[in-house]
Amino acid sequence: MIVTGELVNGERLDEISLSEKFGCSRTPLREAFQSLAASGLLELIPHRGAFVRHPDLSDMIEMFEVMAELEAFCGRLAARRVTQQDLAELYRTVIACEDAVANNDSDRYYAENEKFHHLLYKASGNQFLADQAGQLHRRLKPYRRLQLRVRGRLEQSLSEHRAILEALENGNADDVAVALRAHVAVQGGKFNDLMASYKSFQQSGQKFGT
Amino acid sequence: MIVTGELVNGERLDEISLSEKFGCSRTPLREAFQSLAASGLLELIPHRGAFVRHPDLSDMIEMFEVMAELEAFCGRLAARRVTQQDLAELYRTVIACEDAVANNDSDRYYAENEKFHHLLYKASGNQFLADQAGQLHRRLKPYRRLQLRVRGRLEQSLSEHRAILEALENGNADDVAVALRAHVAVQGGKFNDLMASYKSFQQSGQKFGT
DNA sequence: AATTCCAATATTGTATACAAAAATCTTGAC
DNA sequence: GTCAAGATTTTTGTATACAATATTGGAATT
Repeated sequence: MIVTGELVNGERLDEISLSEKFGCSRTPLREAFQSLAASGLLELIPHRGAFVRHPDLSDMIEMFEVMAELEAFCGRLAARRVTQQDLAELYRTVIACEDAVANNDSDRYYAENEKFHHLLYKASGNQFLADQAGQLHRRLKPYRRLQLRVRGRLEQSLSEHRAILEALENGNADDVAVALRAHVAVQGGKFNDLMASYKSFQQSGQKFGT
Repeated sequence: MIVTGELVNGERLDEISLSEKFGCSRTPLREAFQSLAASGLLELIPHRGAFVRHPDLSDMIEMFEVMAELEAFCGRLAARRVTQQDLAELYRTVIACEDAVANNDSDRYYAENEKFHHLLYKASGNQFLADQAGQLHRRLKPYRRLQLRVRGRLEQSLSEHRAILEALENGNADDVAVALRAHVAVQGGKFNDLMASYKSFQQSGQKFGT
């Protein structure tokens, strides 16, 4: 089920008008609301309705803080548990990223970057952790997306991927964790990038998909 | 909304008989199913129904692995961000725990232990992290509960709390993290405790509350 | 006797109708 | 003119009826 729309923070979603818009009844809409509320995009207030809840800047910083730690932990576990096949697949995404950078194809880079991270989650050998990391990753998607548009970020990100992969191959858990934390964390100049992407996201219409 | 019942793994929940049991229609039941599925207690298969999904032993080990890391991270952040008031409240729970141990009151210990951990989550200064940690904590509740019944575990747990609090007071992030990881992680003898509590949980009827 | 196809049945998914709660508007008093 | 209380309207929450899909049982064929 998919909900698409231009939504501003705090807006109430009217069940009736939305059901007309989507050509369905209120029942499946309410189920979709619950699903979206569970992933934090909506807030359901009893007898009041469903309200759009954009994370504010401080929420986002908090989420990135946790994301960095989750990925670092994935990396630390993966350093011990990664298989040859995982390494090979990770290597392929790095190659593909190089290609994307060479062609300045940020969409393609984005897709391969996503693959890289999901492979890493899986390589942790902890399915629950991989699920949690994947969920949070998905939730931060729209913000990270815009960050990659920042000039020079593609190259930097790529070289960080290389470093992560190298540390993984060496089986050095601490190196992997440090590299991943730095790769994901919002710090230094990246804070301004995040803030810019946040504002741009706030202004523009946006799409939520489930 | 509350769901209580004796449920075995893999069982399909029949909407009609449950709606009769609770004296409501299928609509609110289905909403409850979604909520339970979101927190991982049920699995909803389209056109098939809602199935009880107990974590198996390996799921649980995975969850405890993540729990340990989340708490360690809470602790690391708290070492920097904890307030005097947080410290005072943490201290109070430790005193209360001492009292509970002295009276061999495992129920009371359990309650104060819970308070200790939630205070720690809050002390991280990261609300998102605190929520995530709290959710996972709640999900692991029934298993941890039985672990505390193991002879000598109360005293050990208490002394670990003391060490954690001391490291927090000293502001030593690494010490806090190490102590918490050890406190939460399933390792060594605790693995057997977990396995025993798991089996006992599997056998007995159990209650899920939301 | 086993297997496959089709029909019957049961169960989930959706629409609509009704009930309850909240929000709004009107009317009256100060 | 402003505020408050009550009535009206709007909107969420729930029940029920209907549609669509999956499962099960039986019959026919190989």
